[in-house]
Amino acid sequence: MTAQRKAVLDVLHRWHDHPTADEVFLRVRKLLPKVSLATVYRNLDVLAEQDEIQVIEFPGQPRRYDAVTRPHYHIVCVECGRVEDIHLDRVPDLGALVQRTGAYEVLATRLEFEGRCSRCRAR
Amino acid sequence: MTAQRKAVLDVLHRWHDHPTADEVFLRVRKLLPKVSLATVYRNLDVLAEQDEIQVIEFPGQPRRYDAVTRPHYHIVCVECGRVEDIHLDRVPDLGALVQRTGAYEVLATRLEFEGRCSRCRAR
DNA sequence: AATGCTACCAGGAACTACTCCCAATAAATG
DNA sequence: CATTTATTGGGAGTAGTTCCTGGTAGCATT
Repeated sequence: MTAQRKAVLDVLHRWHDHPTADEVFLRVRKLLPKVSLATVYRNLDVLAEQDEIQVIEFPGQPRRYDAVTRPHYHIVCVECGRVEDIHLDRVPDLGALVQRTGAYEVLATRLEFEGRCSRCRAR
Repeated sequence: MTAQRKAVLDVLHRWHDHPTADEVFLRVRKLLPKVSLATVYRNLDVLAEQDEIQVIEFPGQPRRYDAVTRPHYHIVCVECGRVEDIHLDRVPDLGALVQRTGAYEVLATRLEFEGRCSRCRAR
């Protein structure tokens, strides 16, 4: 656990606004001004591999990162791009359903939402 | 409806293997050898806007296109990248559930699957 | 038929979000 | 303390897509 890796993790523990790699980079650079973007990307990959952080991928948007690893869902605002958490209980196991219907071994189910956040709706 | 736009649509009506823009381009070029990639992209956008085709977006992968617009789901093979259709009945309206829990106006629900196709599993 | 208008075109440059490479440095191990 | 191993910063490269420029096609109005 190098200073760089720790700084990346700290940033994600401190802020829960689902920053992009670039945003993490800008925040880490305040602590370690010489850090490189490649290092941030590398450490985000390593931390995700170790399940210390979660990767949030919305198509056509930069990846976002989240230090909260317990399962929950995300919604992205189509206007401002903000990503927020959604907590849902008792979501049926749709992956199992798919597994039964076909020839696929189902490895993951991706469930995400798009909408307009209250702030953008107010405008 | 120019010849180029018609050719793009024809390609998607003829093949249902969820081609990428690049694959559409290669197929259109057999009919219209001078067509440009930008034109294919533009017409895919226009056709999607008009709901004549559907866009399939898996994060980190090129977009794929589908002339079948009635709602169905997709699964991508993590090994070969092939995208296949999944037909599911009676999927609960998770978007409505989310709408009730929070401040968001839910505009779309994205439900996709990842797995290993039978062909890759056989190897 | 000439003019203006709009939509569309090809080709290439530009852009974004990564990803890869490499020499230099730091950490871990014996 | 020496050496192996992991990690670093910086810069170049990449894939997929978008943007820009100048030009053309089709159509309505004169």
